[in-house]
Amino acid sequence: MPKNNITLKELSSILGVSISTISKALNDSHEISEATKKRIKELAKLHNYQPNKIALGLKSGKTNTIAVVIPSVQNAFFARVLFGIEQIIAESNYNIIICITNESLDKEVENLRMLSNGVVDGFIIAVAEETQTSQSFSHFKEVLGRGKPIVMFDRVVESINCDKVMVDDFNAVFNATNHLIKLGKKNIVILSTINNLSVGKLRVKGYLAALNNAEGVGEPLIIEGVRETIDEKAKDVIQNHKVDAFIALDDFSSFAALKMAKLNGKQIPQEIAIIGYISERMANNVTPGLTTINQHATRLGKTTAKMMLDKLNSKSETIEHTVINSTLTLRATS
Amino acid sequence: MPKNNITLKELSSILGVSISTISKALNDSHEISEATKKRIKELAKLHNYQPNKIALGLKSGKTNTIAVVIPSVQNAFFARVLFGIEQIIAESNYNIIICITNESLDKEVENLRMLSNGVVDGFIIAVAEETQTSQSFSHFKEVLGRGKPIVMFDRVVESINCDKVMVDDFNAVFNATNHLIKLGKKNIVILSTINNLSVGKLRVKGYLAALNNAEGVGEPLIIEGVRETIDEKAKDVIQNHKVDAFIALDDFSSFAALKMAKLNGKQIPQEIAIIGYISERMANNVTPGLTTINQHATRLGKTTAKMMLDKLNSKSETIEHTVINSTLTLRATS
DNA sequence: TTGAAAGCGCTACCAA
DNA sequence: TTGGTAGCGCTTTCAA
Repeated sequence: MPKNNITLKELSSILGVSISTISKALNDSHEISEATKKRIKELAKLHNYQPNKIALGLKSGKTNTIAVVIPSVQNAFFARVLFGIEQIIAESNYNIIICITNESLDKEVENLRMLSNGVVDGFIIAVAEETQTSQSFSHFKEVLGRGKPIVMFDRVVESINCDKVMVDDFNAVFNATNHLIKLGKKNIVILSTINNLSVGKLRVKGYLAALNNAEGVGEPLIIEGVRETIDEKAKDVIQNHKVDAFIALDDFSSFAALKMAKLNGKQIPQEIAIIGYISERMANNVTPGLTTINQHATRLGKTTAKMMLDKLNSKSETIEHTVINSTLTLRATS
Repeated sequence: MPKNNITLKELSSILGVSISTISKALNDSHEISEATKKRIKELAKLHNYQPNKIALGLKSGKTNTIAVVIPSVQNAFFARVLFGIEQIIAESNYNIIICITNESLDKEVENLRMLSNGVVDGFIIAVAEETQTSQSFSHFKEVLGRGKPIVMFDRVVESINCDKVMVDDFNAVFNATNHLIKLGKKNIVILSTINNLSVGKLRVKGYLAALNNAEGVGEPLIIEGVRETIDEKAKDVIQNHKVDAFIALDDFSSFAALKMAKLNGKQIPQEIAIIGYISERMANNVTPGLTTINQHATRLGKTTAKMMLDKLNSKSETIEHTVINSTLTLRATS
């Protein structure tokens, strides 16, 4: 096993032929005789030759690598989107680099800067929370200015002119709310730790619209919290307010609603119904099984990845926007 | 906003100075006068100059990028290890590329081949299930042969001579089993979907050793299944065997044990105690709270990343092996 | 059928 | 203080 990467140059000096001959032979050029090709390929194989990707990248100006920039990978939603992206990209001749921003604007900016100059051919992005709250978007424009395509998914920025794959957050919660109203629920409470995010705001709008359309239901009530406080807030609302249903907008809230309803001895769904946002797998593993709004994360990932590949291959200048419809999966809590 | 990446060459032609002057000025060389530096830096900033990483990589032979190759990101354990790795690497001047093998040997081989020639400086790896079952390890040797360091974590290959960060799987389950025995449990059953993996086998060994040392306990019973069947198998063992405790070796098994014990009306932990492997967060969100074997995934990730940085910086030839001790976190199920 | 040379963007050595 | 040039590993004309 040779210690270091062998290069065309070294191969050429071993065989006493020129570098270009080696290169052509390994690329199966018709210019080279079969005999020479054979000799060269055998030697290359013997020395375990692998072309240097970096040199290829420099030469061609493209690296066949796509960056996937996501806020977190501990979040099951993003993990599943990633799974979908990965499946599509794996079938192509592209690779992916995954960057985790941990919801930090600085890290997002740094990652884009780091990768936009030569390292990747395009970006798939779900923007960080801090980016959305601070409304700081110039790094996206810069990347676009460098000629690198961006496809945003889920957490998108309206003012940036790029391909987008979105979730129909408004409709999803609008429908979920109506579902609860049809079940006779009057006091439906929203539980959320994602009110900073555009998707969180859209979901709340869907809820408000549904209540607005309905007759004889109680006032809207929106409980916001953070990961650490949402359990306590859920408990508080159960104990001190009239509530006969929860719509939980994220997984922390979903667990909080379920846990606190149980701990406070409420019959689910008779006394309190719950609809939440957690993965299908988790929904099946909690008791009682949780009715969920299914975002079809894997499909979303696949769609996003395909859009990126189309962009990269065709260089089409048209901007596409796609919406993936969420669906309600009924289980024991509603 | 310039459409394309501006290069030193273009900068130099705009300013009418040589490329080397530009390069030196931007790198703050003392050879260049302050005045020229200022002019050059201003122009660079105006044009949003970013050095081309690929060219730098070609030149220097290193890319300041580390590949993290893991079987899955839907698995909470790996997601949390990744989180730890990411935290350490983010503080360094390195970047990470994350590759997901989906437990496939082919993808693992392909990823290493893809990246080992010029793209990354080193590899952090948890080997795929298929790699362990097929005992096919030549791709690791090849990478090592190319002079790229490897740090393996959790899923390690004994015969490969590289840095390793391991979990004390044997002791963890040995201790968990003893804990149950002390509680008076006699018929402790193992539930596992990871019997193919080295870590799964080690855990079983720990269980067997503990039972061997104990007096007056029942015969060992090891129930193996896959994700789809483990619920059914758990149910079966509860209904048809004497069992007063489960040790579940993975998260699917943990959920199965908990769910089936509840569905079959068993008092937890009086009739059936359960110790499982799921994330601390999940353990707190299921009811009753699940006693877990905590692998300290984030710490494990940090340790692994530090080891890699040490390797990369010092080029020390010594091989290090570290073990991260698992601990039992007692909750309501034991 | 083979080889020499230029060039991708950058740094570093050596001259001027 | 500046500039010319070689070279990282590769592909691709253009000559031989």
